[in-house]
Amino acid sequence: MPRGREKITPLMHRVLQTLSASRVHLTAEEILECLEGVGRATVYRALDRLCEQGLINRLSLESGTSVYEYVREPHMHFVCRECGNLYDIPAEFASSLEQIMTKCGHSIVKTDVTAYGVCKNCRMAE
Amino acid sequence: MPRGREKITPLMHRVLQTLSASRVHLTAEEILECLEGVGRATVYRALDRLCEQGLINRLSLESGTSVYEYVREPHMHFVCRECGNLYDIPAEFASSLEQIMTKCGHSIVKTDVTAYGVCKNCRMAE
DNA sequence: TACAATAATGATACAGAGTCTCAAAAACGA
DNA sequence: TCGTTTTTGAGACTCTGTATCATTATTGTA
Repeated sequence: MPRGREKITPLMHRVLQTLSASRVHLTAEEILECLEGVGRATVYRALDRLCEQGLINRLSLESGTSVYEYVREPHMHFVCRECGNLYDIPAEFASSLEQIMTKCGHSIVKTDVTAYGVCKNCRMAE
Repeated sequence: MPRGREKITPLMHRVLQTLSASRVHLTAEEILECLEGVGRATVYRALDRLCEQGLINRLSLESGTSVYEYVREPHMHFVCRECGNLYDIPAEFASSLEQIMTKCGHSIVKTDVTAYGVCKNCRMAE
């Protein structure tokens, strides 16, 4: 379990801070904007390494872009197709999911549960 | 529920056939290759419309690319980070997932459960 | 401290996936 | 049949993300 032992460079630290301070999920470009004067490649590198180390999560959305989040408790995601908002939903069965996959013989590193639809607010507004 | 009522153009039909005939998940570019002489934009358009109509599924992977599959029974996915293979895993709790999301007030159109790790074959091979 | 080796960074060119535009072709309807 | 609408294909374009490489910072060691 390679987790948290690896080195964290100054820039990785800044990225981590940006993400942990943000209440929302950020794209790589948004993080790039937050960190003025920092090279694009450097940000992408930092994001990759932080993902590897399990400190942040990359979420690949339907839209084709990825968003990043600071890792807190395990949870699921809901993406509203109307307003584009991304909601965190408390995880209730992360463990049973893992059991099922393990039963199939695979060993899981990460699970990603995302639902798409119309959120409460958008339904109200219609 | 806008499902299956909409028109299917000749090209959408060919894309649908390609996908239903394939045992594996195909990228847009792979489908493009299967259908020689067909324009790139046309294939992407057909894939979008088939997704909207719920006849096929788009899966947005960690790698940044999307793959498409013909819609059969609900199931989950497992992606091996070693060999890149994508496995279908029988769904066991699609309904309870939907219940949880609904409890949050959102209405779900599609759910996407994908796990990443190392598959059985790759673990054996090590 | 000084010096060499290693790692991190930034600029920029590049690649791949997907989108946009628009004119030509096909299908449709009266 | 003739005009309208839809579908299609070509190609330019955009947007994310990657690769390269020279510069700068960090680290270890004598």
